[in-house]
This record gives sequence, C-alpha cells and structure tokens, in this order.
Amino acid sequence: MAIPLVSPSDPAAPAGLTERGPASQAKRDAIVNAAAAIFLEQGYWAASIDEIARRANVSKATVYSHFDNKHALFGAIVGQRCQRTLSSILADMSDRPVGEALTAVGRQFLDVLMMPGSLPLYRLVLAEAPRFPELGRIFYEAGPDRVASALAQYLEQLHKRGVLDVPDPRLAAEQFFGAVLGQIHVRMLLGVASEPPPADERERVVANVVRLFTLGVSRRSA
Amino acid sequence: MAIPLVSPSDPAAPAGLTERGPASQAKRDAIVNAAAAIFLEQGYWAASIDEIARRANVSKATVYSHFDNKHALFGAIVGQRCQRTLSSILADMSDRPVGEALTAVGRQFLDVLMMPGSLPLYRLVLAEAPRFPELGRIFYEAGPDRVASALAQYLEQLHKRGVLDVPDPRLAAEQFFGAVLGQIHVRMLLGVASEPPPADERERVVANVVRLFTLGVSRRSA
DNA sequence: GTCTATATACAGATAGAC
DNA sequence: GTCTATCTGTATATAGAC
Repeated sequence: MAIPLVSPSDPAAPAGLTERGPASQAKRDAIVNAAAAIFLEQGYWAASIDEIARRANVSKATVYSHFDNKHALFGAIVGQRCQRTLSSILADMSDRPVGEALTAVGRQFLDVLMMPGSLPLYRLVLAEAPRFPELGRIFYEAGPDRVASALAQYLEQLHKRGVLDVPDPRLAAEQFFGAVLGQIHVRMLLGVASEPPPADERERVVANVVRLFTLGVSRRSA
Repeated sequence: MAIPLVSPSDPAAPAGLTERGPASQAKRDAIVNAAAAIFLEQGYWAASIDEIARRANVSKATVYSHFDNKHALFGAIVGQRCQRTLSSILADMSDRPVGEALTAVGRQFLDVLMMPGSLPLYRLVLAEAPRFPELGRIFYEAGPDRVASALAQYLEQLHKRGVLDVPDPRLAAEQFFGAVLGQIHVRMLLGVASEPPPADERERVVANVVRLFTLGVSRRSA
C-alpha cells in the first residue's frame, strides 16, 4: 500500500495535470487539518468522516472527492505528521566535547518526544501499525532509525579516532536513547503521568545517562 | 471507572450470592477466552461482539448477560492479561555477583516482552489508554513499575552496602531497562521487525548494557 | 441463563443536481 | 468541486420466549 504524503501545494507537479483551483486547495487544507486534529484526538476508529467534514466546514462528499476513503486519508495525514514532527530531532554533534554533544542530543531527544502532538501521534501509529504496515515503516525511518543512525555515525567517528571504545556504534546509540527515555515515555503513553517531567528533571536524567556512557565507553588505556 | 478483574472461579466469594452453575461458568470462560483472543488480534474497535459470541459458541445475548457492555468486557479481559503476563518478570537477584544478577534480570525482561501476546497486549493498552484511564494505571503498576521497583530495591541494597555507587536507584533501574530495550521493542511494535532477535543477539545486547552499568556505577575508590 | 429475533443508531461511501 | 440526500452495511444492545 502506497501512502502518499500530503503535499501542501506541490510546486513540482506538472501544471495542468494536477492543477487545482485555490478554492479547492483551501478546502483540501481544511480537511487535512481537521482530520489530523480528530485522528490524533480520537484515534482511527473513533474518528468519523462526518465529524471531520463538519470541523472542516465542508460536506462529506467533498472529503471523498479529495481522498478515496478513510484509510487513505488516515495514511496521508499520519505520514505527513511523522515527517514534520520527527525531522527536528537531529542535533549538531560536530566539534564539541563528547559529554556536551551527548547531553545536547539527549536533551533534544526528550524535548521532541514531550512536544504536544508527539505522544498522540506515536500512540496512533502503534495502535494501527498492524493494519497499516507501511505506516510503521515510515514512522520508524523518519524517527527512531534516523536519530539512532545520526548518533551511531558520530560515535563511530570517535571510535575510529581512538577517543572512545565503541565497537558497535549502532547498538550503543540505541541503548543511549533507550536509557534517556527510561520509563518517562511509557508513563506518559499510559496516562500515568499527565505532564512531562520539568526541565531540570530532564536535565538530571540526561546527565546521568551521559555519565554512565562516558564512563562505560571511555578507553581503558586512555 | 472500576475495572473488575476476571475471576476464574472466585473461591473467596460468599457462596449463594455470586454462585453460578458450572454450565454458566464454562460459558463465561469461553467468552473470556474468545474475547481475549479477538481483542488482542484485532484491537478494541475492530473486534465485534458478534464474532466473540460466535467463537465462544454462545449467543450474543449470553455475552451481554455476563458483561454489561463491550467496554466492561474489554476492561476485564485486559486487566486479567496484564496481571498474568507481567507478573513473571521478576528474577531472583539474591546472592549472586552483581554482573550475573543484572544479566539474569535483563535477559528475563527481554524474554517476557518477546513472548507472543505481550506485544499485542501492550499495543492494545497504549491505544486505548486515553479512553480507559484505569487500564493504563493497572498495566503500569503490574508491569513497568513493578519490575523497576524490584531492581531499584536490589540496587539500593548494594549502594548501602557500599558495593556500588547508585545514589538514585529508581532512576538507574529505569535507565537499565530502557537501555536493554533499546529500539528492539519499538521495531516490533511498529512491525518493522517481525521476529524477535535470536537468543544470542539478545544475550549480546544485555551483556553490553551490563558492562556499561557495572563500569558506570562501580565505586571509583573500590 | 440462554436462545432467536429485532430495535436502533450511525458508520462509510455514493448519486446526481449545480 | 461541491453540495444535499440517500443507500447500504453492520455495530451495539435489548425484548421476550423457554
């Protein structure tokens, strides 16, 4: 199943073939926004096309003129949100001392996951992944995989330069993010914690992981 | 909202008041089993009472004579499965060397999460937690909280005895499990990985975390 | 308690005028 | 493309006989 991402205006498309009037585009945007809000609030099944149409101030038939069916609408919306939300995790780990770089990336990781909207999106993707296999892959590659790859690449450089001892950088990266998360994420996903931990608490969490890792991966001989 | 757990026979209940004939109990068990299977396979919304009744070889009305509505049936089933599945994570960390004990608990943690049924249950609870707040709490306390508490208690002992340097045992425990999990869990939840990692790979993952932690929390002076 | 048969509601999706 | 009105299926839940 191909999930076309929602293209806000799609300037690359050949004019004349997919051209749409400005009124049509405005309605389409309204539908997309309403659908995103409602899907994230209520989940796939509880969301109804009726309500989406109502909140977008269009008729139900208009929704179906833009999207083939509920499935396709859902896929388009969630695909879009995955890319938007998760593309902002990458921190620059360029030339700073190791401790600083790790702290920065850990902090930013937590910040993005605690953004409003991230949690509902994650829940939604998890819930429907068995019935939308393509969606799980899109989310994973845009989010967890992308961020782990970036950190792994950084760690590999340090390993080659002899600064750290990280024979399996990808594994280390995944375990780093896992440790940063701890059970914070699961508490919020389950609704056990309604608020994200405050900034100073997050700082403490990240600092502890950075301490663990820098001790654990430092060259024994260095 | 109170979620009554499913009691297989409930021997503590005062006889005469909640007594049920053996035929009735058999049907109730059939309903519970069918409902558990179908909810875990299909999720809350896609599961229909019709199909549950069909698979349990009873009529739909019989389902409703045992459970007030779909909501209550769901809550009862999921509450039961949470307790059953998650109560088996606790490893004995008694008198073994630290490395061994941590390895054992990490290994068992992964094993339980990779059991068939664990993943669908987790997905189900996450998906419906916003609409079943009680369920999220039950799951958290039976699972993540319980296991983290146990490890934290163990770490605290070692800290007090001066073996390790773990000023915040609970935080350390959560980060330990987070690191063990890495992105294994998320890959399976999203369907990116269809099979659990093989035993030797899991062993390698756990070993790496144990190494990290034992280095990171060892007394600098010891 | 258990069944068959049914009430009731609302979902997704479409026909056809403009 | 957009609307109003409607088709059609199926879901939860219940009535009433046994």
